[in-house]
Amino acid sequence: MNLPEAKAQFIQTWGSLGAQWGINRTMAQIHALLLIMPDPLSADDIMEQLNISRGNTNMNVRELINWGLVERILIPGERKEYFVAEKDIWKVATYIARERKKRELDPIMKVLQQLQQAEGDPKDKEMKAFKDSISNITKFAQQTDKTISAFIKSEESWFYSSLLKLIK
Amino acid sequence: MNLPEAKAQFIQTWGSLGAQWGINRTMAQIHALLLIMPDPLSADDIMEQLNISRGNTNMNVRELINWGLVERILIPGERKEYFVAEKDIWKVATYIARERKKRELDPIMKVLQQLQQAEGDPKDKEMKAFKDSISNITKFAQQTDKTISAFIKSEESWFYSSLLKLIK
DNA sequence: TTGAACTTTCAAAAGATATTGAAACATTTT
DNA sequence: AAAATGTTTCAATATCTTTTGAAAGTTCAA
Repeated sequence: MNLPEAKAQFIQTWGSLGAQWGINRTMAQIHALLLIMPDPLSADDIMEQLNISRGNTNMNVRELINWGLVERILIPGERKEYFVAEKDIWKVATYIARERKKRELDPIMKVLQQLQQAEGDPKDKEMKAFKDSISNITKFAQQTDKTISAFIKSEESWFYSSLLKLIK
Repeated sequence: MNLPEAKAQFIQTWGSLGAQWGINRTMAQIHALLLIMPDPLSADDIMEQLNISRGNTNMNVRELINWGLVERILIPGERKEYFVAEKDIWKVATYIARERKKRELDPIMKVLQQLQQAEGDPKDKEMKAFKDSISNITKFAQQTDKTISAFIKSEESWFYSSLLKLIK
């Protein structure tokens, strides 16, 4: 396998991985491309390499910037904007964790708080089962929240050893 | 909020959470419904409670069974099949982790192995950057793989581990 | 073996999501 | 201030995913 083939395969693999995670395929592909390129790319470079439209490129690059995964770079003497990706994969993982926690875990925890207030006959079997489920899920969510928060704050890879300890 | 309202909201929240994770909304909703119901439900019960078609119900219940999250129950003297969900949320999490690892992490690790073999001029800047990226991502993936494997193998209920922390 | 009860399949339809590309907008150079 | 260069927006379009429901398949009691 030569470099262009390998690049193409990496981009497409990263893309379908993203898709399975509710991240738009193109966004993941642009990220993959920027991850493996040593120098900043312009919007035109990205369009050309991935065969996608200008609008699509613009939209997804902006989203990558929102996530903190990509940075806008201005090269002195050039009109164009260039883009680079954060290359430290550890940081990449913490940024993604931060965004997903914000978008997913935090809202679900809010809902769980509300659901615990549900009123009804405490002798009712369904009611008991419901309260029980919600309370168990809430406890699990809180623990997950703590673990992810620790991960997000972590600057080093001590995380793995401490997570292993938590589980064991 | 009364019980039916709370149930409905839990089901819809769990459903959109699933959707964000590449799990079909209906599959997640059926799972939510079975999670909070103390007794087994039949396909007709599920159809009625979620207002979905028979085909949809069948397809997604089958998938939940594949994931190990739901079990088929036969009640003596009844022709119908009934379904129950695994209620221990820790087990649920490990089952989901197992499936996702199998479907996502394992394949990406295979690809990464291949990409490390990519041939090209080792003096080429792009080549160097590519090899570097792939090698970093591979290391990260291997660490993640170990962590998830430990999690999957852990039989311990979260309840005890959080209890331990309270005591310490 | 038949028919009733139940389950599964799958092609068509609906629904959700992503992409394009041309027009509007913004900025810099001449 | 006009032209050139570059960026953003968004309605229309294309694509991908899910759902439906009727028909086919299966199982089992009589």
